[in-house]
Amino acid sequence: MTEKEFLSNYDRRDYLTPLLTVDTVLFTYHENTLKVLLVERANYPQKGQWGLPGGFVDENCDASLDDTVYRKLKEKTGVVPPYIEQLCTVGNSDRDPRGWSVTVCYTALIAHQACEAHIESVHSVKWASIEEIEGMTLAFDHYQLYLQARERLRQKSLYSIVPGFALPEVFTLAELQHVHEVLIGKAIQNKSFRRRLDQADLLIDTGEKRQERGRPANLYRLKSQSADYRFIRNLEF
Amino acid sequence: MTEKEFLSNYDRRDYLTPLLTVDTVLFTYHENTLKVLLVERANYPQKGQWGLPGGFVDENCDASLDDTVYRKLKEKTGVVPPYIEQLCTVGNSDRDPRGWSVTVCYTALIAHQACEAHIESVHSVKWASIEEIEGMTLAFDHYQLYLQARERLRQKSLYSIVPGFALPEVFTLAELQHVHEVLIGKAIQNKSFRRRLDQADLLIDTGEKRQERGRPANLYRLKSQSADYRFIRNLEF
DNA sequence: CCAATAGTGTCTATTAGACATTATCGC
DNA sequence: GCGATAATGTCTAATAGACACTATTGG
Repeated sequence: MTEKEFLSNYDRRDYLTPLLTVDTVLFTYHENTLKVLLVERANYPQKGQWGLPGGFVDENCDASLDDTVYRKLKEKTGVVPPYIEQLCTVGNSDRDPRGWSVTVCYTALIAHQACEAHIESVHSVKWASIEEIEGMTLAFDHYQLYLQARERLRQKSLYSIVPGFALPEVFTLAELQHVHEVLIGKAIQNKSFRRRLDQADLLIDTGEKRQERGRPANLYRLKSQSADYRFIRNLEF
Repeated sequence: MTEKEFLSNYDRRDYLTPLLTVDTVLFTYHENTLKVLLVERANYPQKGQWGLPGGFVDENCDASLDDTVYRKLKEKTGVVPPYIEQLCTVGNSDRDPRGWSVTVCYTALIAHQACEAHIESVHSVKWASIEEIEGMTLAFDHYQLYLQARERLRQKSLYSIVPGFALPEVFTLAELQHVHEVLIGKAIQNKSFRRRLDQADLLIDTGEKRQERGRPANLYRLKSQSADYRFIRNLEF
C-alpha cells in the first residue's frame, strides 16, 4: 500500500478522539485591580455557570489553534488582545461529563477600555476582579486554569513587563508598578522598578503628562519588543 | 431539558474533533553530547521516516495526557523519565495529511544508562546526537518541536539545573557544567557555576570520587527539589 | 507653605565574570 | 617533579534593596 492509498482509505470518522477546546484567561487592569473575563455558559453541561471564554475548534473557520482563540475572544470582546501566550494543556477523562476532553489554555492581556463598549453590549460576559473570583465556583476545571495563569503572570512580573499589556495604551509608571505589585502581592521598591525600565529601554516616553493629585506623571507607551524582553535578574520575592 | 437529559442524549460520535496526539522530545547526555530519542514510523503517513516518540491517546489506558506520555515513553525506553515537562501544543489543518491535528508536546530528560538496554533491544528506536539531527528531515513538524524544546532547555540551563536530569544518577560537577555548556553553546565560568550550586544547596555529595585523569572529582546526586529550583539571576549569554 | 504624588541620589548587599592560584591524582 | 584535571581565592562589575531626598503640581 502506498501513502496515497492509505490516505484515500483513511477516514477520521472511524476513530473517536477526545473533545478538544481552547480556553483563555484574559486579564485586564481597571479600578486599581486585576480582573478576569468570565462568560456565563449558555448551553449544557454546566449551563448558567460562569467559566472562561473559549470553545471548540471549528475546522471550517480556524486554520490553527491560535485562530480559534482569536475567534473566541473576538466574539466576547470585539478585539484580539495585544498579548496572548499559551499556558498549558489539560486533558483527562474527568474534567468534562461528556467524556475524555482536552483544553488548550491561553493567558491573554488587554486594556480595559479596548473592549469596554463591546462587553457591555454582550449579555453574559463580565469582568470579575481577582478578589471576586476567589469565592466563585467556575465551570469544569476553569478555576484551576485561572490559578495557573495567575501564578505564571506573577512569575513574569518578576522578570518582564508583560503585565503592562493589561494597561491602556498610554499609562504612568505608577500604574505599571501597581499592576506588578498586585500580581506579586507586595510593594516593589520604586527606585528598583524604574531603574530596570530605564536600563532596558522598553518604554516610549510620550512627552505627555497626566495629573490627578500631586506632581504630574509622565505618560509612556510599551515598545513592541516589550512582550519578549526578560531581565537577567529577578525581583526578589 | 435538564443537564442529565442533555448528557444522556449527547453522543461524541456526532461530532468530528481534531486528531490528538502527544509527542515527546526526550534528551539524554552521552559521549559528551546531547542526544534525542527518535523513532522510525511503522505506519502511514510518513512511514519509514524518523520522528519523535508519541502517539494517540488511548481512552481505555490513559486517565490523562500525562498517562499517555508515560505509556508511550515506557514502550520505547522501558522506563518513565525523571523529568517531564509540557512544552507546547501545536494544532492546525496542515501538519498531518489525515486532517486537522493537534499534538501536545513534552520535553523530557533521562540518563542514558537508564534505558540503554531496552533501546538496543527495540527495533527502530535510536538516540540521535544534536549534530546529527540538524541535517535530518523528521516526520510532520517534529523538527520544529525539537527546536523549540532545545531552545526552552537552553533557557532553563541559564537559571536552573534541570539539564542535570540528562545525566546518570551520580555525576561530577564537570559533567553537569558541560551539559549546560553544550546547551548554551559557550563555556561557563567554572567558579560561577560552582558558586551557584553551593549556595542553592541542590546537590547531595555522595562522598565518593571518580578518577580518570588528574585530580579525582567528587560525585553528586540531584536533590529532589532540583527540578523546580530557579536561580534569581541568570547566567549571562 | 502644605499635602500629595512623581521621580532621584546614594549607600549597601548580593551575585556573576574574570582569571590567578592551589589541590590531588597517576606516572 | 610534571601533566592533567578539580576546586578555590579574590577582585571587579552589575544590579536589586533600602530609604532619604528633591521636584512639581493644586490649593
